[in-house]
Amino acid sequence: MTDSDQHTAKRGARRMTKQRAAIVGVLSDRAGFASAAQIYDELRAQGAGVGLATVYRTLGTLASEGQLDALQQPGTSETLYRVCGAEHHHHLTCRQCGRTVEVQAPEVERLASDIATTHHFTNPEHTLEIAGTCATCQVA
Amino acid sequence: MTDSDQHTAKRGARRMTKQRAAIVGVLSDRAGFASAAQIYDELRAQGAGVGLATVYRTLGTLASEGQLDALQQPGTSETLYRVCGAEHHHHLTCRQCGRTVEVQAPEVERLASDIATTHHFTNPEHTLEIAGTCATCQVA
DNA sequence: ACTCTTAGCGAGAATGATTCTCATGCACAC
DNA sequence: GTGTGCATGAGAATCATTCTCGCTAAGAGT
Repeated sequence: MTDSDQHTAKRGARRMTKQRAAIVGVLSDRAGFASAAQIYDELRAQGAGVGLATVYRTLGTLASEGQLDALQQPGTSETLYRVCGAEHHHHLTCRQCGRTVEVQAPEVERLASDIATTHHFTNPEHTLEIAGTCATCQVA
Repeated sequence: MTDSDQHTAKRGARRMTKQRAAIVGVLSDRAGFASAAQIYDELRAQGAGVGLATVYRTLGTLASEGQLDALQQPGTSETLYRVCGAEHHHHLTCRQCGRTVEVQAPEVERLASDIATTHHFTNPEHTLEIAGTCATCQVA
């Protein structure tokens, strides 16, 4: 389910609608994470008539396609989304202001894999989230 | 179970009610994780008249006291709880059957700390979740 | 360009988990 | 035994997210 033949319209092909473009646009503009509700509000503010259901639907689709990064801030009940390269990475988030930094940690990849193997688990996937207080918030 | 000396009642102390004991009991019995709803059902089945609100309240309290371990299985919307030593650890979970193994990974501790420091974040905390397919489920 | 098929949309209802309200109850100190 | 106040419980309230279903429009085929 990849790449090369995007034009060769196959059965379940994705259509590029203005709504989808608008959602991606909003996400691209704001560098940080945004919740479905925030995106929805933003779109309304822009005058784009996009339904909430569509926002959720699209966000879900894009996330499963790997074009978005979805994460749940612990303590919150809502899911946050952010545009990101499809590359695997982890997050370092500030507890106070929510600022997020994407970090690569090759060691973790290997480690997670080793742990899985040790316990006879195959096809491992992992998530690492780090929270702390960023430099700016330490001063304040 | 590990009941130490709770008799030293300090101010604002937690009271040991039969409800709380029942909830901890249910959690201790089942080795794995349980959702609030499952615990609630279990308690009803045992004839204990415990309210759902109480289950949530107690679970939340215990989790923040570090007596329980709370985690959200990705893909699910409910939070799962499990008794655990207050020691920091990570989870390796089977995607099929949900079986969970607690793992220690000292390297991750250091790594997470390093990453935080590099980005000038202080007081770091982290979570590592690994998912895979366990030996049993690979056969099936 | 015109048409046809169907993925995608929108509004609101539905769902599911968790939290809140508040009158009553019970654990614990004295 | 008695008093005080945290804990409880039933149900309502909230919140995020998903579903329903008739309608719209993207893109392939002609």
